[in-house]
Amino acid sequence: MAGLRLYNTLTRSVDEFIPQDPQRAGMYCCGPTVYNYAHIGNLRTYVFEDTLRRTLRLNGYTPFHVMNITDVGHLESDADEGEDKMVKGARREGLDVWQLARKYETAWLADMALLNIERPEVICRATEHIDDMVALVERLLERGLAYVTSDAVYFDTGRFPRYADLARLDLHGLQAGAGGRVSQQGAKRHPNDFALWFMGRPRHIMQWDSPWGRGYPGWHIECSAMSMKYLGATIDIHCGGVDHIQVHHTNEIAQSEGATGQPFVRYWLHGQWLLIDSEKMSKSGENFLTLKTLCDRGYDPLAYRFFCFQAHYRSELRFTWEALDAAQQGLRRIYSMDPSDDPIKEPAERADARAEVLDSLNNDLNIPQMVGLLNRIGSPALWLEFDAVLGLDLAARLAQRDADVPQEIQNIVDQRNEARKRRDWSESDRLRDELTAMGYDVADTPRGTEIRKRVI
RNA sequence: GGCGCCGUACCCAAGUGGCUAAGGGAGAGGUCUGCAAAACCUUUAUUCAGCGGUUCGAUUCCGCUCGGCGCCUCCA
Repeated sequence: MAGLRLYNTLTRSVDEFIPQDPQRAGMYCCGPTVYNYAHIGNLRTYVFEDTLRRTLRLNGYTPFHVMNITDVGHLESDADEGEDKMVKGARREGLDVWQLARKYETAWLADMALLNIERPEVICRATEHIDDMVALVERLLERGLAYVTSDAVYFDTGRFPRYADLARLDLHGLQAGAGGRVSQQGAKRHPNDFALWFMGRPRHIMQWDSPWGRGYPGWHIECSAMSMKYLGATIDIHCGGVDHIQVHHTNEIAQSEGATGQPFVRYWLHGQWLLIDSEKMSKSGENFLTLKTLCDRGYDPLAYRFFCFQAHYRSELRFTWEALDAAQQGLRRIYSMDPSDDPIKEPAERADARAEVLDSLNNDLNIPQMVGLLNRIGSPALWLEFDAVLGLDLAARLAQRDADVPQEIQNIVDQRNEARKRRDWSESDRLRDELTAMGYDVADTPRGTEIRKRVI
C-alpha cells in the first residue's frame, strides 16, 4: 500500500515521504510574530501543520516538531525606515516590548489549545537564541558568504548559486522590474543581498552586543539558527505560509546551506491563504478576525478547526459566516453519531474502507476528501479512528454527551413528564426551555423522553 | 516590470482524459412528536467562467479572452 506522499515546493510535485531516520520525522514550522493576536488565517496554517504531525504519527513516525516565536521586532525593510511593529504595538498598549511579546505569546498558546493543536516538542523564542544567531553569522563570514558594512552584515547572494531554486526566481527579471525587492538600500552590494545583523539603529529597542557592534538580528537568521540547533543541519520537513517562499525561506536556505554545506530541507510544505471578502486576511488590514471573535459569536473553536477541513491546505479557503455555520452544523451532526450503530460489520469491509480513507489522507493530506469519505461511509468506528488526525475530540465529546444526567436535571425531566401526562403543554414547554437553557436537549420519542447533554 | 494562483450547484468545496462530477451546509418534501428540536429518509449541477485547439472522447491537456486574487516590503 502506498505510504505518505507530500507536495514539495522544491520539486513542485507530490513526492513519497521518506524521513532520514525511519522512526522519527523532524519538522520545523515558522511560528507567530507576537506583536498582536493571531487571526484565524494564521491559525489555519497551524491547524494544517498539526494535521501533518498527526498524519506522520498515524504513519508510524514519531514527530519532532519545532516552532519559533518571533519576538524580536523587525523593521519594514532592510533600510532604517518604516516602523518596528513590536515598538508600535508596545506604544499602542502602554507596555514595553518584552511584555508585549509575552502577552501575545500567551494568547497564541491559548488559541492553539482551543483548536486542539498539539504542542510542538520545542517552542523557541528568537530572543533566547541570539548567541546561536551570532555564531551562525560568524560562520558565514568565515566561509566568505557574508560581508560587513557600516550598517549591517549582509549575506552575499552572489556567492550562493542556488539562491533562486526554491522560489524559481527570475533574478534578472526582478532586477528589471519595478518591485520593492530591486531597490538598492543601505550599504549592501547587491539588491538581492539581505541583512544578517543590523548595527547602528538607535530607534530599535531590542539590542544585543555582537562582534560587529550593538544591534539585532535580521529576520531570517533565527529560523536557520534555531532549526539547526534543535533538528540538525538537514530537516525532513519545513512548513510555513506561501508568502514565505520567495523571501524568507529562500534566504533561510542560503544561510543554512551556506553555513553547513548540507541540504537544509528535504520537503518544503506551504499552506495557502484564508480569504475573507475575496482577499487575503492580513494582520495589518481591517479584515482581521480572531478566534475569540468567533467564540464570542457562539462558535465552538473546533467548528473553526472543522471549517479548515473544508478545503485542501494548498487551496485558498474563503471564509464566510455562512460557511462557518455550515461547518458547525456539520460537526454537530458528527457529534450526534451513535457508535453502537455501525453500518460496517465485516472486518474485511472495514479494512477496505479504512485503506480508502487512509489513502486520501496520505495523498498530500487531502483532508476534505477524507472527510467526504468518512461522511459517505458513515462508520463511527472509522470516524473515531481517524479523529487521531482530525482532532475533533470525538471520543471525549461523545462521552460528555452520554454521561449520566445529574439528579437536578432528571428531576426537571420527571416534572415535565408528569406535566405531559396531564397534557399541560405550556408547563411542559416551559420545562423544556429550562432544560435547553441548562445545556440539555430533550426528545420525546416512542420509547419515552430522552435527554442528552448538548456538546456543541 | 517579474513570478504565480484561482474561476465546479444558493454557500463552503473535493475530484477525474471516458463509470451516476465527492462531502458538508442551506432550501424543498417526508418519518417521528401534543408541538418542537435533534436525528433519519428522499430531493437539489445533462454540467464544471467563455471561446477555440489536441483527442475516438475534456470539466480534467494546450492556447486565447473575461473575471478575481497573491508574492516580489512585515506577513500564515
